[in-house]
Amino acid sequence: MVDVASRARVSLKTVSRVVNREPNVRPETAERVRAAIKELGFRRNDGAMRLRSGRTASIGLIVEDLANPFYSAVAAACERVARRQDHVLITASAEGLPDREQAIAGAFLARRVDGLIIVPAQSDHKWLADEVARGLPVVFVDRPATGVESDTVLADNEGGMRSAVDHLMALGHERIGFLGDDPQFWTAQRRLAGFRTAMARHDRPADVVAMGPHSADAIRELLDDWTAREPAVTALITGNNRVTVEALRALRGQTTAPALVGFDDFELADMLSPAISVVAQQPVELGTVAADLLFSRIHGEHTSPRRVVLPTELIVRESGRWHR
Amino acid sequence: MVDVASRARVSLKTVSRVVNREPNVRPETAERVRAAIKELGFRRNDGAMRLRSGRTASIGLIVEDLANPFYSAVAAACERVARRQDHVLITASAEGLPDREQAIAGAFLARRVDGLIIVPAQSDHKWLADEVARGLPVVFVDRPATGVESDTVLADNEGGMRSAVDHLMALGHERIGFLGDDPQFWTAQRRLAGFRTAMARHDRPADVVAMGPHSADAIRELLDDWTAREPAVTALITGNNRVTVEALRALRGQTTAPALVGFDDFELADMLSPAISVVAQQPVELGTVAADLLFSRIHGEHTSPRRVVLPTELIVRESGRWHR
DNA sequence: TTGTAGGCGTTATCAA
DNA sequence: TTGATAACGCCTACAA
Repeated sequence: MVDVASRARVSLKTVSRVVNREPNVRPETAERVRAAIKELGFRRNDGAMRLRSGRTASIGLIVEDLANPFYSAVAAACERVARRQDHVLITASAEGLPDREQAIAGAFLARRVDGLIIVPAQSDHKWLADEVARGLPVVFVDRPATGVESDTVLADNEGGMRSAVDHLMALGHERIGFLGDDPQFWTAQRRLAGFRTAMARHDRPADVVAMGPHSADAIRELLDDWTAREPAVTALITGNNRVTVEALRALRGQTTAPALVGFDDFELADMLSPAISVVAQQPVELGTVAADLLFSRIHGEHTSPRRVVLPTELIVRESGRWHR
Repeated sequence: MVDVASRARVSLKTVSRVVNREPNVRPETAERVRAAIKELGFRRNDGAMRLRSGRTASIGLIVEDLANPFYSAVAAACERVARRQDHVLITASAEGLPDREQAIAGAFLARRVDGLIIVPAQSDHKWLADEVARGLPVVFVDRPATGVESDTVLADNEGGMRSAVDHLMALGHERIGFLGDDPQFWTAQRRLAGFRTAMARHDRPADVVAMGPHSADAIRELLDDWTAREPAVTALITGNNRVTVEALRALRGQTTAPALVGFDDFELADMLSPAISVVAQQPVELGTVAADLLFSRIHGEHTSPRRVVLPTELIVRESGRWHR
């Protein structure tokens, strides 16, 4: 900027005025400055500007894996909101490792991001408590964090499970098996709980349950067992995407197979035979709501921490009535 | 940092020394400083540090749509490399809009990112030429940009097409139709060219071609026509993911359907009936190579611009031999 | 309308 | 071993 100033034979401040479109600059002076800017290819250094103002116009997002469709939808939604707020989004994958998550958060905080959106790894987050107490806006997505109180945006896992169970019951399935993911995941726990509650509402025992991780082979064995029981399991609910796909692989080419409802929608679910009915989460809404919430905090709103639960949507395709 | 300094009763510089693990600090002094840091919850302001050093330890990535599995795989790969290089990744979706791409690039440059990875929208990129000439490291991915000379990482579209054609020919298909995407996309053009070349190598005319955008209905009509010709089209190559899925929808429930090879792999392609054979691109490699290239530039390597072409991989499943 | 001085939080330089 | 001072590039406050 000094270079521009000397080239245009004006002071630093005048250049600053022109760059920021401030009033009180004579047109011909402004023109001279603009010419100098162009000739020198000058571009204001946002970092320096922000050093003064204290705000960086950036927010950080930490997910498990950016390449996962669910998280990338969340990320894209966050970025969209950030862009509309003239902020920039910094992202990283923690890969489920608490240490890495903390390291990434540290790096983001050192850069003075204006806020953080986190899909928290399974672990205590008290290391964030100080920052939150000092006023750092943080929003947790998809699962809550322990050790800190802060805004949290979740999907309605219980409600989703209920819709799945209700759907299968309505189709006449009396005994439903639940294939959940590793209970170390908060969502896996909630969905299992949701399954149990929903079954209880139908006065049915939730006694056919297996929590992951699962391989296709293991699932096949399980299903052989479950479908041979008396009364037989005629329908299956899978606790997430990964499990659904594994189950699909297990079922492939089998002569007998239960009806199926999967938790979490996935691309081409409608193109499989049978088309898979699912409880759809809304990753875009999750990301959008989380980012909106974050920005409301960034803009100074400080009511007590909120917990937003977004509805899921049962998408009925064919696999609910499928049973051979 | 001043606060820490006064609390530890040392000078600013001494705190800086401790923070940066510089030598020549008496252990007990360092200890006092560390205590003060802890008590005050001090954390170095990277922005200020970077203002001095001039480098921001950040790179920018601009893709069409972060939520698209292909780009999110690229993004995740870039982030991984960036993290290993102690850099941070800033991302945004340009949504195919040249204006937006330019605006985003501008914002990133104002933040003084150390380099840029861009999936260029269809348009001239001469607006980047000055920055590149001034030494800004830029890598284009997936498609080249016109108007600037800079490193570019591409998939082998022609080679991929050839493998698809060869495969179908080997299975006895004599007449192959090509369903490409909108030729405004560079990749759509290259793949069409690849198709033509490959067909020519088999002394077959590449005379059954339709470029998109396509709806499922339109595809159905096309196929009715193509399969009714003499000799009939018995196999179909789709030019990308989107087209493949649209074609699949079009084919759904039809009594007659051609064999199919799709360009670009997609999740669950192996779970469809028939399992879809594809020419797989390698988004993770694309991202990794691009980021590696970028960092080699950031680290000062300046040979002339490189063009890296990554191989594709034909994944044979069932749909090549499928034909009814 | 234009310019000067001071400071944002850090590090480099050089002196003590 | 420690510290004072001047940058880095910008903006705010105030003065001319």
